[in-house]
Amino acid sequence: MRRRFDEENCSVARALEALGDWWTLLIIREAFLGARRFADFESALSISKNVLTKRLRHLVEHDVLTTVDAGRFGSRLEYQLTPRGKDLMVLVTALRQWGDRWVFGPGQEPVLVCERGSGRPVGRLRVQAEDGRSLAARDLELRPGPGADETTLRRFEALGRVDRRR
Amino acid sequence: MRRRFDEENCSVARALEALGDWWTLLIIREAFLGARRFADFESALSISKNVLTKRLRHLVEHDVLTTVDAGRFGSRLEYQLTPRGKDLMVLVTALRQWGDRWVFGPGQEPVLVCERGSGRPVGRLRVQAEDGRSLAARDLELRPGPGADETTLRRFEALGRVDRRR
DNA sequence: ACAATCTGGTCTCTTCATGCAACTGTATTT
DNA sequence: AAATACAGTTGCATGAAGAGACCAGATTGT
Repeated sequence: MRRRFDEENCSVARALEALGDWWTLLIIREAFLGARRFADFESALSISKNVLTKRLRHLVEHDVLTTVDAGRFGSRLEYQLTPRGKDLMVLVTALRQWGDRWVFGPGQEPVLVCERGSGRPVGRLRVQAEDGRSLAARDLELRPGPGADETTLRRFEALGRVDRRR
Repeated sequence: MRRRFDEENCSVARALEALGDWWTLLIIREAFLGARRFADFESALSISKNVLTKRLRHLVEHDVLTTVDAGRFGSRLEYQLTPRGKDLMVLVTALRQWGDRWVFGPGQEPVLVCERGSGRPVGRLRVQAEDGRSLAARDLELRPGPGADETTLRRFEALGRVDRRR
């Protein structure tokens, strides 16, 4: 059985758990592109129906999508992004920009994220300090937060000893 | 068989392909936390050895990690993030912040991404215009880029017609 | 009115990935 | 020299994923 991350005291793991699996982010990508109906997702992704059914249900359960009746009798559903789902735009953009940089390369981007008004591509996502300064990976460190549990704290302790070893 | 995205003309799909699967991002999370050896990852993730072996190999093949001989005869390996791997910090942070916001909630974060010097948590990742203005999801649109292929272009055309239907 | 088609699934079957546990061959430590 | 750590490999049982057929209700075309 696939390992579940339901109980882990880690936002990364829990976010992954909510998203479900690889397909899911592509479904969300399609939702951002404008897909709303079952058939939209199906044709865009060439995904089999049973898997799509399961994924959509998973996303609805995790409040990333909601269903809205589009036909008068409920046989036409529309799937829409919830606020929680829309907030994944940053994540999808991060993924897209990484692929742009390292797979396709500058000037070869298949799709650009643009500002609606001007049509100009958005800037590169950066990790910034509160005051707006950009921070590189080497300027960052991870620390236990207010919600850290025993296990997490012990992990950080162990890291302090990490350089003892050869 | 799991679907492969090797040939897709989409940075999101290709990035997902390079990463491999869910485990992989947790491996990368551990690498950012300081894990370097096989046993580090194994104990932190409680992952089975054969799967870990496969994932690490996948990441090395996709140039996210490299191996460095730590023992004199190559039996002690260290896995290190390549530049390409370090550039995933934004992605991991996006995922972590999403989980912080929607799973744990403010004040309950298990782990914080902080600036090394000040120890203060970094700001929230935002999609920004070139000039630095923050953009919300509704201010964004996707457009075909210079690397768009026929299929991608046709997808965007179809989107123009999307509102015709009921 | 009636057939054809669309929509959003469910069901079955096969294949593959996962997790577990045992085993292996070097290194290092004592 | 023996024990233990390291970084895997191998074999096996199980469950999940994917392909494709099938289906009921709604809608559309003629």
